[in-house]
Amino acid sequence: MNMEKIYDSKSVEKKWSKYWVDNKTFSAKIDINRKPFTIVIPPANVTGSLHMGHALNATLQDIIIKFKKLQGYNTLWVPGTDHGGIATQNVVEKFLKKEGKTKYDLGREKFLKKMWQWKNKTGNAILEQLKIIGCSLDWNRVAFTMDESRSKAVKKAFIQLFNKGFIYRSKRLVNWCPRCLTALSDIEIEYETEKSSLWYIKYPLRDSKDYVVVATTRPETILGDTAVAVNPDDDRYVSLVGRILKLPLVNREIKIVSDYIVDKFFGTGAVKITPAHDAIDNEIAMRNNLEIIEIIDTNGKMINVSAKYCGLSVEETRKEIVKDLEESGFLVKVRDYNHSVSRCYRCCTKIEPLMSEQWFLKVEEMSKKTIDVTNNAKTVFYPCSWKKPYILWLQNLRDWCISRQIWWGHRVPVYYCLDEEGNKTGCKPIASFDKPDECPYCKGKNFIQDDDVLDTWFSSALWPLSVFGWGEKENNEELRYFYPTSVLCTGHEIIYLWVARMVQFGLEFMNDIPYKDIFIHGIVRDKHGKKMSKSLGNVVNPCDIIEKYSADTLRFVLAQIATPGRDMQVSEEAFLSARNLTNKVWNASRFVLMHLENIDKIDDNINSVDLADDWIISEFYDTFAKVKIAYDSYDIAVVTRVIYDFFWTKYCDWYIEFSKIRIMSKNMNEKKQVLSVLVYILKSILQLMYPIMPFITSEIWQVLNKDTKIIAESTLPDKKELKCKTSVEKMKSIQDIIVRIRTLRSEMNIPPGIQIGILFNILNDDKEKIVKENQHYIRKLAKINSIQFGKNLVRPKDSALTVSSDFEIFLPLVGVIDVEKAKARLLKEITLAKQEKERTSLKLQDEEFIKRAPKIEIEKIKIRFNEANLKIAKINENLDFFR
RNA sequence: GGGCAGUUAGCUCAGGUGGAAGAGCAUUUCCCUUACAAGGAAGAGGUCGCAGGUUCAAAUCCUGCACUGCCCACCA
Repeated sequence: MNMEKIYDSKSVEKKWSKYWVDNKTFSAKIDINRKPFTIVIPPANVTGSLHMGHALNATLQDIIIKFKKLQGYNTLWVPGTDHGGIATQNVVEKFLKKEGKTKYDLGREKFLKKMWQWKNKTGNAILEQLKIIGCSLDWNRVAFTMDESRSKAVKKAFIQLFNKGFIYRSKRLVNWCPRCLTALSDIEIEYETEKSSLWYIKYPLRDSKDYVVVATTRPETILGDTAVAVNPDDDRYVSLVGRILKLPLVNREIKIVSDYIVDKFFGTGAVKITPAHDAIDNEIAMRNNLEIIEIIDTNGKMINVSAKYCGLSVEETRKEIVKDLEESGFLVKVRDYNHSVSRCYRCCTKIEPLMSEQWFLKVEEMSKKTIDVTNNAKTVFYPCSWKKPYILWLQNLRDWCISRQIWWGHRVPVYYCLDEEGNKTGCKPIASFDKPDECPYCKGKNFIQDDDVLDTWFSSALWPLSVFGWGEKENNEELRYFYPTSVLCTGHEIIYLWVARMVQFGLEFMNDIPYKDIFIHGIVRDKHGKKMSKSLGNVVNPCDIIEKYSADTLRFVLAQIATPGRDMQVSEEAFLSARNLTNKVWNASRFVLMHLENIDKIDDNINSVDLADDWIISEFYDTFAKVKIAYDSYDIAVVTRVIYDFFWTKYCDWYIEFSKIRIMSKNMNEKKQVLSVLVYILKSILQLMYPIMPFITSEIWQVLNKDTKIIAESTLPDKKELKCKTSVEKMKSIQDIIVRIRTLRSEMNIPPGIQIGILFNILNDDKEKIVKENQHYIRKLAKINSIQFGKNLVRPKDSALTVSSDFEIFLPLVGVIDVEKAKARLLKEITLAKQEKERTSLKLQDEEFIKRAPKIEIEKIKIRFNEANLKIAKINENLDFFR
């Protein structure tokens, strides 16, 4: 058999990732006899290359998919990428800038051509990287949010919503990025605390010498003020409501209005109202029928203001205004103030709220349905703590601004009828797949398409439908079979941007949820808990890890830390430890294979006759059960830990060691017997590990099963009926004895090379048989060359000893024994035993405890008390020898 | 302002339906024993953030508080 001494992850991983792709191992077809298990990948932006977040996200989905496949499901994991709207356009614009050009120099058509070139060149890098980490995606189904099929889905969805009246055009206050030159939705902005000032400004009354002082963080917007608002319950101002103010510097006459939204206790309790450039002011303006004056244009420059300020930037204007206010005596005071400013989530430029005509999507009805399916547990969050904020968000959701003033994206499929001079006729616009032939209203034949493109999240929201060809194929069997998908796996940063909207669209277009389970994982952080970012220089690149260690190592570490919903830290040490595991797996397998070499055939049907076999099989099924439960709640961290623990501490540290003894046996049946269990458990471990570490397990599996199926197409074992669970208890006794002797040897400084004899007093007759039957294990693992069993053996002179409630072991060491050491350890043991006796006897004297505690607990304490007592007596007896 | 997490060994984190504190890494001692020194054996190391409460019994449940992080908000 061909297992090199050192595992060569590089060549093995290369081989298998190619094999899976070439053989289409993970291609899925409709199979009505099998249950589907489907995941659609969160499509990565074409701008990106794989970072730790992607690696984690992909690894977790892959683990789930692979496990379900082993369980016999017809699994499908759909790959794909997202065109990434603004983010991607920004990247290409940056390249243009280096050439000294702007997109306007090229024009829309040429610019889009450039975008496509760029996408075609770099867009698939991330998919290739997913192949490297071993993802079992169906590569026949790679989808892109702007490919033909997905574009049809977007058009169909838009037209349907448009004709239903859910999509409408309106001029309102929107979040505007003056750098990207586009509107953004409410969740595409991020807040950042900024050190700024609060300016207190006098607004004089028109008809008296009095004035009102307002506090503001944006003095420059004074130019667009159309009112001052106060709280109707504010005694200071109640008499002023309705009075007229003269706006400083501008001299426009504005009213004092009242509105409950105004906080009496903030600033002066009077707030200046700039309806065109502030969301709250805009609301107040709506309620009070105020004039809206736009003073900032889409470039962030002043308009509709006096020549002095016209054309200045917002920052410049602020300086000028403050200076002018101060000079003319309107500025009362300035104080330092921290407040949060909104920034574009794509370029970090400060958002400028302004009035703009945009396309909006009504969300009320869809949100209501989405809340319902969440409350009815048709969709379930893992962890469930996301349910509450999710519902809260849906309840307060405002209509979604879906249009963007960029070029890269799905162009709004709305057409306007044109007259002969090329002007819009004013006929109702038409939503349509292609340019309409004829206007149904005026019979005109000239049309122009809307200039805007859709928010990139609009096409993302259709992803679970569009990947199956919704909108393209009629009578879609694939969609019927694979939809709804089984689970959505993503980070919490896009729950609102993406997850909620997919559910809304799924319910809208399919009348069914897109997935039942929503598995939210944490964010990968560095070892200090900081978010990874290029600017901090703390980015751990998954490709570097793969290069340095292996893909299996990377996967294992990510799996190990993936507690649902919690952020996690990665560090170099974690990779070392995972690398050690792969090494251990390799070597344990080599051990098994080595001994299989001269064996013609082993029985596939294991039948255990030995305690060690019973024990390891029992432990395996216990582990297997725990693994299945952990998968049910997507707790991959637990899955990983449980498997690791079983493999290392049970299989390697104990079972393989036990096996060695029987393998050495001359008896071929005995040899075959133990090998059959060794192989059976090893294969099962490989299967459990395969979803986490697919490469090394595939390689070993193939060596073990030359002529049979690859591990990816294997099936997990059914539960074996175990003879009894008592093997675990019995084994504990044997292990306890071995550990005790080892401890004694270690503390007495007896080198492992020296074989010793022991005297073994059995104190508990129930244990006699089991200990005697398994003494070969004790001999071998504790390096004992002779055991003398007895009931009342007397401790030989110069011997160390260890005592439990079941037995007493003497370790005679003539000439070698360090009497003081032996005595010291007895004193230590007796101290512990006395503490135990003290603790338990106090409990047993406690009347309330005896009265109220469950019987089983009282029994446990009694046993512990008796054991402690016995131990103390035995140690005392032996301590006498040292006196 | 509201909400949600977290606070356990030097570090990273498990555990937690209440009934004798766990792992990995680091550390100490011994061992290159024919799967593995990327290993094995044995040890040391914690009043489970603070203060109350419930209970026979609290790391675990409840209430406050502190600190850390995240999310949401109508922070003028």
